[in-house]
Amino acid sequence: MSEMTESDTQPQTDPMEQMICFDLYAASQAFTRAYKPLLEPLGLTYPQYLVMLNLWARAPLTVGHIGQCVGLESNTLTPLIKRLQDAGLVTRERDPGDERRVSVALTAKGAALEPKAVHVPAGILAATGMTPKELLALQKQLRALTRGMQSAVGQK
Amino acid sequence: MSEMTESDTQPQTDPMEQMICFDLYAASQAFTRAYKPLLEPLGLTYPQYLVMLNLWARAPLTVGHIGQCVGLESNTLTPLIKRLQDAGLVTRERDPGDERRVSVALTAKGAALEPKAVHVPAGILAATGMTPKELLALQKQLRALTRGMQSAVGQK
DNA sequence: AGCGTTTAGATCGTGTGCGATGTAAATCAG
DNA sequence: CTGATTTACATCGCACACGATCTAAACGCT
Repeated sequence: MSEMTESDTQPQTDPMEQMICFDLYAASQAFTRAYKPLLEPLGLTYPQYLVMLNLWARAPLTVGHIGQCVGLESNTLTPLIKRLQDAGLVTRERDPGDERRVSVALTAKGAALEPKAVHVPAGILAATGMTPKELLALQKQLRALTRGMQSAVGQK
Repeated sequence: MSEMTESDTQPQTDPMEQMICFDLYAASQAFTRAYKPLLEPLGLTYPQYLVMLNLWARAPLTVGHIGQCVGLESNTLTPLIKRLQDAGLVTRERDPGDERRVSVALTAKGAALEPKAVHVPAGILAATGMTPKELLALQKQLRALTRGMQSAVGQK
């Protein structure tokens, strides 16, 4: 929360920080668009794909656990998971041991989707046009950035 | 996303490319959250702030020109700009020279908001917890990534 | 046991993103 | 000049994000 000194009260039109946030915004949108043609044949959106990835790896999971994995809360996840349920990919049921929890499991159809999704990562990697080494470096910086911002805002 | 744990004998479940897209997604969300407390006193959301930045710099602008600047199209911009209009910050009127175009201009209230927004960039810079040099490096990589992905996907 | 608190999800409202489509003005072809 | 096409926005529908609020179950404390 420390203020920068007055030294950077300069031209209002292009402060570089505003550019980086925009670059991030643009890169994130570009990724979403890159995923779309790969995920469309599977009938999944990108956030749905993230949820399915976690279910394929470790189903069944509670809504809260999925939320921790993908960084979303029940207000976003509940309708998303219901759409996956409507698509016949998952089941939702109260945990008998703790009735507050909802356990999300894969249906046969949901599990059968996994092999069709294995080529997605390679497709994305190719779309980036970057080497794994470059991506790894970028990833490190993004994580540092995210961590920094989370601690700067009262995160959760 | 989870760490790779002992039960993950399948390298297929955590390819690093899938992590980077998520890191980007998370960083973008973290940015949006960091902007929120700074923009809330101004009554602006982050996309609205992007639009206002461009108007402060070069108003009046057509909807299409704003769209080029922020990477959005009329289907997103029209309602957004109408909300700015409802808030009394901008005016919208057909260009007399070309009736297809809508010219967006600042009201006195909209222009008066600019000085109240000058501290936002510094606040964000501080929130990142990174040096300008690090951010510049990150920015370069993000732009390369975005360019690469745009050419990979048939962009526009 | 009784009761306040915490926890896990669900619901609601607002605001983006974006594909698909519609409409009217401007431009182009013949 | 007229019909076809293109351009600039607008509209619609769906799917996130997310703050605020609600409900019910589980927990904690006396």
